[in-house]
Amino acid sequence: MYDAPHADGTVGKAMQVLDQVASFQRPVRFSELLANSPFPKPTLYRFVQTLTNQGMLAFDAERQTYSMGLRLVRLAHAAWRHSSLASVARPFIEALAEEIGEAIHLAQIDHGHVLFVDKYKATDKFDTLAQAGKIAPGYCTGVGKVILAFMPEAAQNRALDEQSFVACTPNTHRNRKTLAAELSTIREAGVAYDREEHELGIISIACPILTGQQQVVGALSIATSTNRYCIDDLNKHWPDLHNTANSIGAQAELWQVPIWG
Amino acid sequence: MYDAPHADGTVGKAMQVLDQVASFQRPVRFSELLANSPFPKPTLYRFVQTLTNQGMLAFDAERQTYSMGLRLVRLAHAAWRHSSLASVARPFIEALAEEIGEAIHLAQIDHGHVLFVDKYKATDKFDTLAQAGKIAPGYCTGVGKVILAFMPEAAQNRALDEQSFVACTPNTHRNRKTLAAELSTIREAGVAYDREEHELGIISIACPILTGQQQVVGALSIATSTNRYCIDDLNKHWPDLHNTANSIGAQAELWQVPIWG
DNA sequence: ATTTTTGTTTCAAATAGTGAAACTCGGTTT
DNA sequence: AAACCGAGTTTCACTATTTGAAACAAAAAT
Repeated sequence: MYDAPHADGTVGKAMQVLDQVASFQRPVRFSELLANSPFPKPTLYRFVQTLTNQGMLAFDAERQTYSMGLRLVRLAHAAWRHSSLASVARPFIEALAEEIGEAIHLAQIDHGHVLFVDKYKATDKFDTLAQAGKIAPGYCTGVGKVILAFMPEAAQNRALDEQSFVACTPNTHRNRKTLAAELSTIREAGVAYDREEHELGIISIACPILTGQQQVVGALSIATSTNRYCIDDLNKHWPDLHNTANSIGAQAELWQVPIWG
Repeated sequence: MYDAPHADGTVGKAMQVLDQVASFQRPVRFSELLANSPFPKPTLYRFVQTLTNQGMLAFDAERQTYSMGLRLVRLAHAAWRHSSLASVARPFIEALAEEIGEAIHLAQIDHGHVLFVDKYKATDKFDTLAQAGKIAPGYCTGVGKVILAFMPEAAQNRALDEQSFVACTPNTHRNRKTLAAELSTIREAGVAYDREEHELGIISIACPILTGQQQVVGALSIATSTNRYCIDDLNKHWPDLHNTANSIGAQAELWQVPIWG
């Protein structure tokens, strides 16, 4: 259920607990954690204590619940600035958004997860943080699909193996076969579309961000609502999107490239 | 230098290493870490390895440097949504910003650190994440001073003991005495001002966010540029700011209150 | 070619983590 | 009131993990 690669030591286990708390998406009681935990009661107990001491978790004494601690926000601030594409990509995205006037998403890969790292929304004034750090389902978003499509085959297979197909909308891929078929189309075309596969009324067009050696480091997409535009309209922006993605890729290469996170 | 409360076990030490890497504010070599580390070489080495495996750090093979890992962004996303004031405060801030048209900052306390958790900037469209998670100096920002002023005395003393006074501008407090004096004024008045103490040309007015039992959970400020306004102009917004802070405090109480981190 | 610096591995000793069981504390049932 | 229950916490002998001096390998500097 939770990432359990090949647990390295005590620290690895503690991080597993962090992930587990995060996965609840809400404050959670000790017993709830225990119920889905591979660890015996006292062990889990001590982890949770330690993590709380450390500010990685926060304990609400009133309700006896744990949630993610603010120390993570402090640490992530640095992460976001120094090891995400966001900082290099920002000026490019800004320019693109200015020209197009639609929401732009920037996503990146982290240990097989597709991660939103930035979002520029022309209308909304402070949506950014709400979205950054969010995990994008790989199989039903523009950025997710395009990243999967351009992954090295081995990694792609691993990612697909772990994928469970939840039908977000009637258009969502429901099994590996149809998804795999689309992925190879995407790889050839160099573009992915989200045709209301994640959320009804929302469509997007996505391009990979590639290094010189054609490694995917992330993806860029333009998203819009079906009320305003259709896929063909988005297609008109493809050249701009593609150029921006290329520029970001080139720039990323010059700087630092934590490629395979 | 780095938080070393009463190191709990291996996990505590690992977190200390994370902090250390974060403190560099840039990708850092192993040897640089070693130079300022309390740990012997092989120990530090294994921590760094483990953390990298876990995605808490990212290793750039090219340059042989470590930086913060993206897994932190993923985890912080949850932290931000579920245990920061930001989510409850957002609608209030939005309303306030709409009315005033200046930048609004929201800060919170985490283990003695003053932490920006949200920022609404009327002009800029996506500055948010760049700021969230940033540490605000306690002694030279509006939010920092007001939080310090309203802390329980013991905690305040502890915080002041650890404070080193770097002069950001000619107006910055340069020692504990003058700061302490201002803090008690602030406590009585219920407002703090930043008179270009952090950055020349930037002033702000800040209010504490209090629970029913008068515990500080955070602070709210309106910041502006001296080109546009002076302190007296900001003062006209005090009632609005104060009301908003109160509403947020009340709302926070109803929800969850991770008061003392 | 030699020295120095930086990064990695080894291995026995020491420490810290483990978990079955036992205990405490509210609240609920008999 | 006494017995029961479930969630949370502590104990303690057992064991697995961590530790760091020292040795080693690789890369950079001399």
